[in-house]
Amino acid sequence: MSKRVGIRDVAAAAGVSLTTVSHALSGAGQLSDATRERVRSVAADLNYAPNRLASGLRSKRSQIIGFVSDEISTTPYAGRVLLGAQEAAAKNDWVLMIVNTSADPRFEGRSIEALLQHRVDGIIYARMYHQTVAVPEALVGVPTVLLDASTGNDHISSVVPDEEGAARTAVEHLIAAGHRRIGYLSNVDDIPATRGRLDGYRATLRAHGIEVDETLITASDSTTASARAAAALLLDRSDRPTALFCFNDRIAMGAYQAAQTRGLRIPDDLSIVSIDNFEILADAMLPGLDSVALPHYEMGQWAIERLALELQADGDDDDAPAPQQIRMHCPLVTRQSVGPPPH
Amino acid sequence: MSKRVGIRDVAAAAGVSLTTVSHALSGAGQLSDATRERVRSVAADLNYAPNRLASGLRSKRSQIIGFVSDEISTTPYAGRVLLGAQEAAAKNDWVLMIVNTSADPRFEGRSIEALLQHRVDGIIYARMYHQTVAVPEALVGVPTVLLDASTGNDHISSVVPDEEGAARTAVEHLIAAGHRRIGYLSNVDDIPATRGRLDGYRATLRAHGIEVDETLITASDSTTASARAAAALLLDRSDRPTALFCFNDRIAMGAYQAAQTRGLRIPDDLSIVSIDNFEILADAMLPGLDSVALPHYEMGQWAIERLALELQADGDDDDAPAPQQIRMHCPLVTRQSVGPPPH
DNA sequence: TGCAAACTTGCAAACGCTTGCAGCCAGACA
DNA sequence: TGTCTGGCTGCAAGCGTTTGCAAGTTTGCA
Repeated sequence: MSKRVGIRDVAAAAGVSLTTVSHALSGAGQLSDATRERVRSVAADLNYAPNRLASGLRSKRSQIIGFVSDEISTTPYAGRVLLGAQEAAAKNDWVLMIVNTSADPRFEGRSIEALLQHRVDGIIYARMYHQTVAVPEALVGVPTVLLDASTGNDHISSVVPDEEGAARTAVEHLIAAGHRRIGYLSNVDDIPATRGRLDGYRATLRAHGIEVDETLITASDSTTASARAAAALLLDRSDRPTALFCFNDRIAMGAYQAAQTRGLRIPDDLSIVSIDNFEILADAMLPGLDSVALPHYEMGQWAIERLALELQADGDDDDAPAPQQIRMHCPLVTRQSVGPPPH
Repeated sequence: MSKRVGIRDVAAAAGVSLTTVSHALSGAGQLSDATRERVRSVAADLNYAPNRLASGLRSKRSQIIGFVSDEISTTPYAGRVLLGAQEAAAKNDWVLMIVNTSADPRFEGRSIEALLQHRVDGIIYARMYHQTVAVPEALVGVPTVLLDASTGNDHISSVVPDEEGAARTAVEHLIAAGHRRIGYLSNVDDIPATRGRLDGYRATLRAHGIEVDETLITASDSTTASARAAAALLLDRSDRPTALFCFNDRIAMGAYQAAQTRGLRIPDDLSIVSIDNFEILADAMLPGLDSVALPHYEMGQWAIERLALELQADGDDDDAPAPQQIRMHCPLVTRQSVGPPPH
């Protein structure tokens, strides 16, 4: 491999100074269009690739965004977030440096330390299941946005799914199909999603003049076995619900199995809707599962764009934009698991 | 935030020169244990975090490994690979810089270019479904290892699952349970896995003295609908197989559905085994699916370790280790989908 | 024709670290 | 006592960019 071409080679070839090349390439300074064009084409010809270590060192902008997540390997959630983040990052000429902490504080500390040593320009601190978190101390002073996580306060930007809205969308989908007797298979973890979706479920029923029957609410952990048992409780009643709203797709899968065991056909005898739109599951189920999508891709994208905004203002210091906390809309994806109630 | 502490602050505080601090921290040079210890504790007290942009610039080792993948968002495969890679990387004090190419050559080119600008020390070029690839030209001269992908030649290290072995493991699992009439639901893509698993299926049957009945082999794409249809072909025969070996878990899901529709119980009437061990699916299915695991975590780990080996020798140049291509063993994970054949 | 204003371009000093090489100091040996 | 040797430590020169500032060149206008 021939020696790597540096900015001085470009300068020599174009017959200008280092400064001019730098200006031409970065768009800074005042250059005549002619010069700029010439330098650029020479650089392209020479296949010049700036050394970002050097430019980062000097300019104090590494063009690297750190992405720290607690979980990355059991679901495609992180992948979708990463995809959104990455594509948005590319637009800013940023690249992502990611670490998985496995929710281990010791490891998280070391990982963040590593990112900081690499002088990342900002950090996306992500959780894969909407959680309330405390931002690690090492992160104070570092531009950070929280993803699928929020703190109690409003000192830092964050994006989470609109849990209540998602539940509303799901339940209204059922109501629109004619259902009035709608059971809810909740989950048991103590996370914001649990309460948010439950609240959404109750509020939506009431908003449509349906009295909330608390005995129609049951909970399970996210294993199908547990969900099956929870669904059984509801389906074995003589006054069983005509539709089930499930906390997530895995629980919906348990509900499917419970229905199947009892010879109940979906959606003829029982309609089911859930939240997640875990595509590889929802598509594979028979019939396809109607599910409200958690907007992972969009959250990743938003987080980066938000970071871009805050970093941009960072130079001008004081007029930094106030942190923003947003709840993102969750759209419904319909397949074939919802139909009118049996009469 | 107080001004960032640099190596000179440490030097001043410890009463030694920059050189000594650098040596003490990196373990290079000849230092008395006393000095080394002292410097280290001072550095720790000051909370010194070396600037990797600077050290990378000078030493020409960025401590960053690039990870380029074609697919990252629809399955947890990439996540598992990343986890393995990341944990191995941390041991070498490396960090991962990740790009997703969406299999778009233009975008791939730009992404690799970005990694190169950041002066990554090496690259893991990953595909999420064992494929034959041509290594992008931009990568020549850059230490690279292929993951879940291979070229025709042996110029570059690579790791792929042992497809034939995986098929053998699956089929022998069925044979061990007593099955002799074993159908195969293959896939239709033209990738090494297709041929490898098919060869493994045939070879294993023969090795056990079972004649291969080509009419028991059928194929579908990886949608459950298509798999359902393919399974139906086999299950509707009067001499239907007592067991089904499926190309992957999604196809197995289709097979489950076809069985269900026909009132065939698993594993009593029909045994099913597949390859993937896509846990979130295999665990959720009823009954749990016996599946041969694709060793994603281990492949990620191996790729990094291999890169470490090749980079280490890179200084000594000529005695660089010869590239190594390995096929990784795939272990069987049993659940409840295989039993003895009905008599 | 002369001079300021407006453009262009280049100089040279960092950025924070690593590293080849030289210097220093003890103790050992003659 | 003088000269070596070998173990420790420090000097200073970069690594490849960016950027504050200054210098040089046009252009416009009186």
